[in-house]
Amino acid sequence: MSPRSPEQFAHLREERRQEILMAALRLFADQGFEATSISQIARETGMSKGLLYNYFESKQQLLEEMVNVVFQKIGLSFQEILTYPGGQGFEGGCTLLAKILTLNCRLIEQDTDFFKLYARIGIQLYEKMALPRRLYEVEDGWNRTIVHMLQDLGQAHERIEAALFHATLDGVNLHYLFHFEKYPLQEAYNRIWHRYTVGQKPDLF
Amino acid sequence: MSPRSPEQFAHLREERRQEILMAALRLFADQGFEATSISQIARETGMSKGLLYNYFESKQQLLEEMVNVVFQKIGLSFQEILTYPGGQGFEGGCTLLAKILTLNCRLIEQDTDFFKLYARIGIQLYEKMALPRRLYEVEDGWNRTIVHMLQDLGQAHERIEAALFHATLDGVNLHYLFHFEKYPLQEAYNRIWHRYTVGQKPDLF
Amino acid sequence: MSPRSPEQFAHLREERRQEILMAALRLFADQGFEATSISQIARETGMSKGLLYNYFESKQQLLEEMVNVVFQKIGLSFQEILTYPGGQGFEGGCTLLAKILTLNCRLIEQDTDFFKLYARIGIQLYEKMALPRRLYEVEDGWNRTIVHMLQDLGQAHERIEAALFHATLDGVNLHYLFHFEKYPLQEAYNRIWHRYTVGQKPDLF
Amino acid sequence: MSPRSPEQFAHLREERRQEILMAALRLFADQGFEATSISQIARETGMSKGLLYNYFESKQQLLEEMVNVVFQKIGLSFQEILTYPGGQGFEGGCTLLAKILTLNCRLIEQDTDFFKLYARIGIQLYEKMALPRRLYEVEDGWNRTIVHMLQDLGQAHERIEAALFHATLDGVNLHYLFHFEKYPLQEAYNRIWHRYTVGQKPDLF
DNA sequence: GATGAATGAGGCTTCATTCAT
DNA sequence: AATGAATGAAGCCTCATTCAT
Repeated sequence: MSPRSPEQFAHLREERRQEILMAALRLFADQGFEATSISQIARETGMSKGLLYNYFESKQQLLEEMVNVVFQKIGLSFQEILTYPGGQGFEGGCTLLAKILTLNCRLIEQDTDFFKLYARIGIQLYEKMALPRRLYEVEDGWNRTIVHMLQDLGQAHERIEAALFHATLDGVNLHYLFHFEKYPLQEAYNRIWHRYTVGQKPDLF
Repeated sequence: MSPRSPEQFAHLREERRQEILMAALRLFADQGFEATSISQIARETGMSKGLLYNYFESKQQLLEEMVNVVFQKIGLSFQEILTYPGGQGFEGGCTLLAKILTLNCRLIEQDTDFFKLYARIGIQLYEKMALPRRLYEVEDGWNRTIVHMLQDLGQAHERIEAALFHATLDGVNLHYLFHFEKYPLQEAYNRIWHRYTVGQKPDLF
Repeated sequence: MSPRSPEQFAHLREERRQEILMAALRLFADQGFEATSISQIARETGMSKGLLYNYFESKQQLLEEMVNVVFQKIGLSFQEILTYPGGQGFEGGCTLLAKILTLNCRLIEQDTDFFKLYARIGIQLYEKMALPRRLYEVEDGWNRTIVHMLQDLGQAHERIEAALFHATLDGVNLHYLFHFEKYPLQEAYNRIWHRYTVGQKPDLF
Repeated sequence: MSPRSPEQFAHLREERRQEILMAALRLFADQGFEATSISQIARETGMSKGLLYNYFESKQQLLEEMVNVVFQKIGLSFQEILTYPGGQGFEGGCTLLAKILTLNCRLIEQDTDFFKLYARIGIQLYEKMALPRRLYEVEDGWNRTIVHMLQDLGQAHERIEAALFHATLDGVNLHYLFHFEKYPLQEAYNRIWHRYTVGQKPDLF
């Protein structure tokens, strides 16, 4: 009887938004943006099609907000890593490497959909969005960090080795996304760990 | 005016099919399957929409045949590699590794579109098609081959190292597709080469 | 806190209705009925969409009531004019003519939106409503009055001249709505005034 | 069996376009742009909705092309009138006046829908289109021409009288569009004719 | 074989209206 | 009384596919 308070409305709104975002994320990650219809998202969330437009201006906008979330989530998670200053010696390099591997492992196992979407974006999908730039920035951040890390770990040819390290990481992630439980994700990460710590450290997992 | 022989007709037909397939490949690779319209393909090939249906039953079928071509091309190119029997000693391993790297490099530079589409497929795009099985087979073939190669090269932990090698290869390819001319593809391959030949061999490129 | 009396409530209600009507009038006049959304009206009035339906059954009904208001306003304003009995001699004709021109001028300058909507209705817009009849009645009233006036002013061919006078009036109004401040409205009215008073009277404006 | 020649196709296309334009003109003129749906136009022409988009890019575009046609048609018809140089003496003025009235009469009787749409445009509808400018130009042309004509006819106050003349013309047209067969269009034009020729000429109609 | 007009299903989006609170 | 979330019909538009020629 008494109308809802603005706070209640805001709360409801935010919940709904998340609900939609999560459903859309799952669908976009699995089928891709163009292959996912608004009807499908509506069905998935149990809402009417029209209601979606109460929360997002358009399908495109929904994608962009979702990508924002993806980038923010990934950016936040890796912030410490992406701002690694370098010059921390072998131990510092090891610490960073451990962080990279464990975090990566945890995130990709927990937020598989996020990574699937991230991978799709990386494969040049959705160029229309102003995204690739941000993607480039993130990728640059990774490169810088990895170069510093490899220097600290005493690796030679650190620029090209960084490219390989980065490629290996992405490749492992991609294969995991593809093979899923059958993929020896942790073993792979352990192997990388051993490779760069020259076997001086115990397993990570 | 001069009536064409049945062979000439068949030949013309086959040429047209290839033309269509190549145009579709380029478009699918760049924009994806759903974002590419039949009209676009028709425009690209200079034919009418109707004529396309003279060569392919449907858009879906066109995709499937194209994927067939992609797999066949990749299968043919890598046939020798994918049937590597193992047991060829260090020199044999080196030879195989060199083949893998040079072939990969040549193909991805020449047939970028093939690889783009392959990558899209790999990211679980078109699951509706009965493809993933063949993809799995190819991937399995790679794994077997790489395991053998690493054994011949005297590497320990060959199973998991094979996964890493494979991931690195795919990761490098992916990054190349993303960064293109700015990516130090040959340097990366050379580095891999050195890593496994323990520096006993000259550069590949 | 102090409970409002029923009269106060009724008063408030009526005020709200007017507020809505005025907002809708402005929007309908500027954009037309179909191009104006309920949401826009709600936004304009600062109320919620739901509340509008507390005051008007439907968008269509809102339009109809508004048209009623327009007709009522115009009817009231021109009542004296539209009931001119005729037979008042030259001076009576002049008095009426002066009234017509000054009133018209004042109204169109003050209530531009009313006239815009009136013009839209005149152009056969909203035929679905049972309006045109009333429009016809008003127009007939004008014709009768003008015929009487022209007779009193000593004009021959008063029937067809009435049509021309009426047309000129509407044409001037229309052009004013189109050109706005750039239109010499008062000059035009003065000219008409001179035309029918044979220059025996001073300017109106 | 033998495919249609490009000329046949072009011919068919042009016919269809005209068919659509005419149907849309009728509907837009009667109901307005926003109140007319693509479905209605399709029904009216007996085509499928989709086919309309083979001929016009969008509903908006259809309107614009139609308005182009309207302007071109009206522009062509009145070209001689709108370029009247002035300085032709009383007889020249009379000739022009006769042309204006007879042409106007013929066009509005034959192409009522054109004029209805023109009227709607004049009432500030469709401001989104880049049209109003062209409308202004046409209106300016009229004003110049009428001023010249009134000078040649020996009228004083030609600037403001031109405004009145123009208003009368538009007003008469509007009333005709509204009352149709019941409106004494030719009588009205005759009256105007007499007014400016000081009764020295016989009736026009 | 070849063309492009034609169809119709389905996609995205808007909006008048209803409803739970 | 008041809010704005929710619905569903309808509007615009696209596109794979068919068809007459």
